[in-house]
Amino acid sequence: MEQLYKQLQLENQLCFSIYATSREITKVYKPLLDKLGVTYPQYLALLVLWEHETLSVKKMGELLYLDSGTLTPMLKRMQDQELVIRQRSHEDERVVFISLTEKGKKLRDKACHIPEEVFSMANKSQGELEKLKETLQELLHSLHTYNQK
Amino acid sequence: MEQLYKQLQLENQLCFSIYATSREITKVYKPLLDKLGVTYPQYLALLVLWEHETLSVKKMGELLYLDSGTLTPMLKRMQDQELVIRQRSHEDERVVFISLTEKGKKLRDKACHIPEEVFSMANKSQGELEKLKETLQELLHSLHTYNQK
DNA sequence: CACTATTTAATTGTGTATAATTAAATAAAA
DNA sequence: TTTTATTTAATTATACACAATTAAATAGTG
Repeated sequence: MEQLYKQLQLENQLCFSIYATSREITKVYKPLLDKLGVTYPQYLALLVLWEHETLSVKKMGELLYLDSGTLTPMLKRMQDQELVIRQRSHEDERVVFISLTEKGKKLRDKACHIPEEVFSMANKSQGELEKLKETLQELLHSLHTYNQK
Repeated sequence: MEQLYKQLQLENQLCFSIYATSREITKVYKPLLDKLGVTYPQYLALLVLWEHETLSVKKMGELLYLDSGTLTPMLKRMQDQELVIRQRSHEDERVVFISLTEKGKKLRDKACHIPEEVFSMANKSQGELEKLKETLQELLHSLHTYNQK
């Protein structure tokens, strides 16, 4: 039983370190993203839009691992800020396509230097962070596959 | 500019992989924690209470990297479920101590096997996950130190 | 002692997250 | 072709997160 209790110690919990690190990262981004007027999840939506130009809510959800309950209200707020346009597909009325406005496209150049600014706060080498990213992507894939079933 | 755009690709973002993995982990815990009737953040609060028996809201916030805006309502819900007791300190009326009820203490034995169940879904060796945890704890420390300033 | 600064929770307001349900549209099957 | 199943967003309800403010209590200073 002692051994089992030991695994319940916060210090020993990988899951907690991921959870806490994720939130600290959001805080690091905050002042940088305030300059663009967006939140961290909104910034992630912009990342995929800068890459794909136009995509459905479903596709965005698959890329960001978020569902419509999160995306719909968030994208409506972004539409209110004139960053994106939401329009239903003519071929399939169930589908809503999201695309960037000119204002949304322009933000890309202002966001360009954010990755390196965040990197500088990590106190880790490029290689170590690259390795960390790869390990996490593998873990993410395993967990997501499991959660789908 | 192309190089800078490349760093804005979702695929290249360590931060996103942490953010997405954190949420997938919460989903893995969900069915396990449903049996105990708690959420993942509530489970984290229980972890520190199982270790410390009694502690202030401030101390819990320091351990979990959460502030009173999150903890106060969450701990009130846990009190409604009769998992914890909230009582103001007599020495310093600003301080609220949180302690476990008998029901809260008993949950520990039901939670004992959760860590290994979650571990089994990761498809990674014990050593690799241990290394990952250490790297993340270092990163967490760097980011938290930065965010405090 | 009076005054100021600090500490600690609670509150408020905004923005995610997610499960569960609903509703509309399309596709597939009998 | 009617029925049934599936797909896709939106909606609803609950629970975090966190910045900013408030309020109460304590500690520190002259």
